[in-house]
Amino acid sequence: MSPETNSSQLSERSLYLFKTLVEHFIQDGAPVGSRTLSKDLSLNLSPATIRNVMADLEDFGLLDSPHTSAGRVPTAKGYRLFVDSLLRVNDLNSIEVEKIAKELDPGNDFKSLMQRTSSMLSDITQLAGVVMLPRTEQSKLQHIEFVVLSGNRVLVILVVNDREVQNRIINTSRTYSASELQEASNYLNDIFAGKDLTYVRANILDELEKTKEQLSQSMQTAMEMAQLAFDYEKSKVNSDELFFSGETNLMDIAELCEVDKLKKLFNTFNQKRDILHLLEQAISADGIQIFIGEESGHDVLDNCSVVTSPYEVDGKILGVLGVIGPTRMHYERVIPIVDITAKMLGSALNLNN
Amino acid sequence: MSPETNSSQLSERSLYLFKTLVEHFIQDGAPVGSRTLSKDLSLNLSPATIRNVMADLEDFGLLDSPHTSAGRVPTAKGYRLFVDSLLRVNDLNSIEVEKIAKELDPGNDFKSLMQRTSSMLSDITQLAGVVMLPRTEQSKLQHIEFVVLSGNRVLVILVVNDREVQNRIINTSRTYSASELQEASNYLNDIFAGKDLTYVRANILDELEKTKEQLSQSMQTAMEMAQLAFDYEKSKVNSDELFFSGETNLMDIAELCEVDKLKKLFNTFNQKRDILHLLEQAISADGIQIFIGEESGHDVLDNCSVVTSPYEVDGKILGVLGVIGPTRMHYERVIPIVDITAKMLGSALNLNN
DNA sequence: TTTCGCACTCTTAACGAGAGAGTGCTGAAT
DNA sequence: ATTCAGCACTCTCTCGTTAAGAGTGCGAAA
Repeated sequence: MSPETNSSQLSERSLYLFKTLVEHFIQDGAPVGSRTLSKDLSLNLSPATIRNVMADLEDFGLLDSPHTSAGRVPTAKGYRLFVDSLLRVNDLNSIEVEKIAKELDPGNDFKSLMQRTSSMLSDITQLAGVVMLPRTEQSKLQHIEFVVLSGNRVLVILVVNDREVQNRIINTSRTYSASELQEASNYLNDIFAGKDLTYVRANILDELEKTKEQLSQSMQTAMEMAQLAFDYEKSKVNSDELFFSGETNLMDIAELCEVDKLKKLFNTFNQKRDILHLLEQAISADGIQIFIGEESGHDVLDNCSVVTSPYEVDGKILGVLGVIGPTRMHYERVIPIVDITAKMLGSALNLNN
Repeated sequence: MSPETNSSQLSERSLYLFKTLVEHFIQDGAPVGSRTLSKDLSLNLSPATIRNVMADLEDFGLLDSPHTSAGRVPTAKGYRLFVDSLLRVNDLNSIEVEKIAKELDPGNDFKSLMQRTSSMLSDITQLAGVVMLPRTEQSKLQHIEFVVLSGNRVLVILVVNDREVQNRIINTSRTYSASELQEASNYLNDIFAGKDLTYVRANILDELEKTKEQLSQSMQTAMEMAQLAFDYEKSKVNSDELFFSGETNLMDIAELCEVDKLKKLFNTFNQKRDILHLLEQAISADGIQIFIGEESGHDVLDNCSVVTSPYEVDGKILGVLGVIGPTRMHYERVIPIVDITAKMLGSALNLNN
C-alpha cells in the first residue's frame, strides 16, 4: 500500500484528524487519546466519534497504540504520510536565515566550513548535524611539490581540484637534494598537471619506460618519486569525509534514553560507515529527502529520522548534509532549515571558487 | 592529612584489609561488607573484628558507606592511598606487549599514528583513550612554499618542525604568477628557514622595510605573501590537538549510566578544553600520573579516574597520553598499559625522525 | 584483643489496591 | 448512516505495606 492509496481512501476529516494527532504527539511525546483530540480539534466531535476514526487509521497502519489504554502514536508509515502529504512547511523567519548565513561565511578553510555548517545545524535544530563530503571520483591533479625532510624522507604535497591539499610523507631509498626534487616536480607538473589522479597512477609506468630510454637523471628521479607517492595513494582507503555535531543533543530525547540504545547509536556515529551509506543514498535525490525510522534500514536508527539534502555548486552535486533526530521531530522547522542550509552552503562554496 | 600520615598510623593488618576491600570493590562494583571480606581474607578474622577495622578506616576518610546497611566503598582519598602505596602493578604479558607494538607501527602519517594509539588504548583497556599533542611553542619553520590557485587565491604550505605540515589559503589583492611566487618562496626560505615562527612573525615588518629600500620586485612580493600568511597564523587559535577513542566504552560503566551525567561527560569530551587543561597538568609529571575523581577539579569527572603519562623523544616531552575510566578501574592493568604505550609511542616517533 | 550475639537500620523486591486514562462496543438519537 | 452517550473493561502508574536480606554497631564474654 503506498501512501497515495491511503490518503485517497481516507476522508478529508480523517486526514485532518490524523494530522492534528501527529502534531500533538510531536509536541508532547505522549500517546494522544480521543478526549484530548476532541478538545483540540476545531470540528466539534465527541471522543467516541474520534475513537472510531482512530480505529480506522489504525487499520490503515498509520497509528499504533502502545497498549489498550494508552492513546495512539503514529507509525513510521504514519509519519511518511504526514511529511509527504499533510505537512505544511514553515518559512524561516529572517532572523534565523541571517543566523545561518553568518555561520556559513565561506572563509578559506574548506574543512572548517564543513565543521561549522554541521555545528550550526545541530545548534539551530538542537539535534545532531552532519555534513558529508564525498571523495570525488574526479580528482584533477593541479600541482605536485616535494620538500626534503630529515632522514630519507620526502614530503609530497598534492593540490587536487583547486581546493584540496593532500600531504604525505614517503621514505626513499637514498637522499635526494632539494634541487633534484625541484627539477622532478617541475617535470611532473609539466606532464601531469590537469590530469586525473587515476590517469596519473595508470601512466606512471609508461612514462617511466620512456624516461629510461632518454636516461635523464632528473626525469628518473621524478618518476621514482611519483611512483612512491602514488603507491601510497593507492593504499589509502578512499574514505569520504563526514562531519558530525551535537550528537549529545540526542541524549535528551526520551525515546532514546536507554543507555544501551544510546551506545549503539554513538558507535554507529563513530564508525561512520553506516551513516555514510545512508547519506550516499540521498546524494542523487532531488532536494530534501527524509528517512523515517526503520526506512533507513539500520535498526539503530529505529526511533530516528534523518532529514537530508544534497548541496551543489553550478548544478554539480558536491555532497549531502542533514540532521538526525527522533522520528518525533519538528519537521516543519527542520526541513526548511536543512533546505536553506544546503542552498547557502552551495553558494558559499561557489564564492571561493 | 597526607596519605603518608594515614598509612603510617594504620596497622599493617588494617592496610592489608583495606587493600583487599578495594580490590574486591574494583572487581564487583558493589559495596563490600564484613562477612564477604572475612571469607575472602587469608587472616582468619571474624566479621565483627573486620567491622571494627572498617570503622577505623572510615574515620580516616578512606572508606565510606552509602547507607547504614550497605558495605563500604573506597573514597577518593582511599583510592589515592591504594594506588600510591598499596597497589602492586602487574607486568604485561608478552602477547599484550606484542599487540601494542603492532598497533604502534610508526607509518608515515603523524596524525594517524596518534589516532591509532588512542584507539589501541581504548580497545585494550575497554575504557576511553586519549592522546594529546600540544602545539609546541617552539615551531621552527623549515620550508615555505606557494601554489597559485584560481581566483586571487594562493595556497601557502608551511613545513614546521620537520614533521608537521600546515596548509592555508590566502586571498591576495592581485594575481601572482607561479614564477613570481617561486622566487618569493626561495627568498623567504633563504632568510627564514630554521627560524622560529614567532621570530618570523616579529621580523616580517623589519624585512619589509629593508626590501623597500632595495626595491626588488620579487622581494616585495615575498614579503607581501609572508605577511598575509602569518597574519592568518596569528588569528588562528593556537589549539592543541586531542585524539579521543572509545568514549562509548564508558556507557557501560554502572557508575555513569545516568543519561544526564553521560551527556555532561560527552559534552566535556567534545569541547576538549577541560580535558586539555587536565592533560597539560600531567605534562610535566615524571611518568605515570593519576587523577582520581574530584582531584581533577572537574566535577563531570566525579566518578572517573584519568591515568596519564607523558611521552618523549630524546628526553624531550612531546605530549601526554592516557586513559579515562571509572575510579573503579583495574589500575594494576591500566597503569602498565599506559606506561608502556607512552614509552613505545616515544620510540615509534623516534624512528621516523 | 577478638569474638559472639542481638537489636537496629536501610534497601529492595514483591504484592495488592486504587486511581486515572483510554478503549471498544452497544444502542439510542439525529 | 452518523454521531454520540454510557458503560464495562483493560492497562499502567503510584502508593503503601510487607517481608526478606544485608550489614552495621555495640555490649558482654572469652
